[in-house]
Parts: sequence; C-alpha cells; structure tokens
Amino acid sequence: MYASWFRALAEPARARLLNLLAIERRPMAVREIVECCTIGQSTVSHHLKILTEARFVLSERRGTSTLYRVNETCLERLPAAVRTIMGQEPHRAR
Amino acid sequence: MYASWFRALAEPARARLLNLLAIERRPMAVREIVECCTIGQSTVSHHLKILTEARFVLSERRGTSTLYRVNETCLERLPAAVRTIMGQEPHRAR
DNA sequence: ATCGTCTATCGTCGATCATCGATGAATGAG
DNA sequence: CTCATTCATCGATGATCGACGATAGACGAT
Repeated sequence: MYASWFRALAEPARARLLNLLAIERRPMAVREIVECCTIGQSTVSHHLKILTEARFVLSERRGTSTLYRVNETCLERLPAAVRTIMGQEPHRAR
Repeated sequence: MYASWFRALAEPARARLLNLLAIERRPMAVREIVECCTIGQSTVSHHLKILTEARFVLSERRGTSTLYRVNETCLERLPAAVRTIMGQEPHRAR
C-alpha cells in the first residue's frame, strides 16, 4: 500500500521539510529546521515523525537533540510505486 | 506545487481507480467502473473528478455516459516531481 | 541537585475529506 | 411526450488531519 508514501508528500509543509533536508545534505537538528520554517516546533516534530514513518527521512539521537537527514533511497521507491500503479511494473514478489 | 498530485494518490480508493484504468487500457464508463468497486456511484464520481483535476485521467462525454481513461503522461510527471523535491532537478521556471 | 535547552507528546480546535443517499440534469428508447 | 438510464451535484455526517500551546521527558552544564 503506497498511500502512506503519497500522503506524506501531500502536505506542502512536509514536502518543504523533505526538500530542505535534501538540499542541505547533512543531518539537521529540529531546532535548526524550525528556524527555516514559519510553523511551530511541535508541528515540525509531528511532520518529521510522519516523514520518518514513511522512511523518507532517518533520525538519530545526538545528546539532547535529534538529527534528521534525508533517506536517499526514496529517489527510487516513489517512481517505482508510480510505475506499479500505472501497471508498468513487472509483478514483483514482496 | 505538487501537493495536489500526491493528495490525489494518497487515497487508496483513488489509487485503485487509477490502477484499474491503467490496467484496462481503454475508456471506461462510470457504471462499469462502479461495478469493479465496493463504494457507491457518487463516491466514484467524486474520486474521478479529483483524478481528472490532477490530470491523471481524461474524460469524454459519450451520449448519456462519461468515458474515463488514464492519462499516460503521468508516468513522467510524478517521478519528475519527486526529483524536484529531492533536489535532483535543475530549477525550472514556472 | 538545579537549571536551561531541546525534543516529543498531549489535548484541543477548526478545517478538510470520504462516504452515503437523494436529487437534478442530460440523453436515448419506445 | 414519457420513461428509464447514466452521471454529476448537493447536503449531511463522521472521521481524519494540521496547527497551536502547554507539558513532559531527556540531557548537559554548573
């Protein structure tokens, strides 16, 4: 079920967060990410959780802060999902 | 803004409708589509409207019925959107 | 131990959305 | 014209979701 992947990107705020982490190619603390946004810290944390559950970003505890970075593999996974929906993918065992 | 594209696919019912139209590679009437689903006619019509607004499907009036077919170009558009979000795409004027 | 910092979670509110049934509009058949 | 069929739209309802502020929990520093 690819719904959770698409749902994660359907929210503009989450797409922006992912884009930020993709452009900066380094682990970023939540506080640093929040400073790039217009939304509050708790909302950013909420969106990062959803992006993490969708495996679009990876997180790592570092002392008192949590570092988030983009998961490079999503460059392949989403186009593959699109091809599956469009019936272009040879059936894959999963 | 790609949010509307991803939002269109975020709903499992819509992904199934698009998948059905992609597998059958032919224009299908709403009534025929409804028979492949477990949801009501008005709901199917609603989802087809959203897929049409996102340009994932194309519609054509044919007498008393409306024929829907998949828009093949979405095979390229979504992966391109993903590359943009992931910072892999050169910035395009909009 | 105490304080300050950083992040996640909770509770709430308002908006959006999926679904349904009923109705309206358009068309073809008889 | 009358009726049946097909589809879109409307109104209502319940569920989901994004946003916020407040709070809790973890950690480092002093």
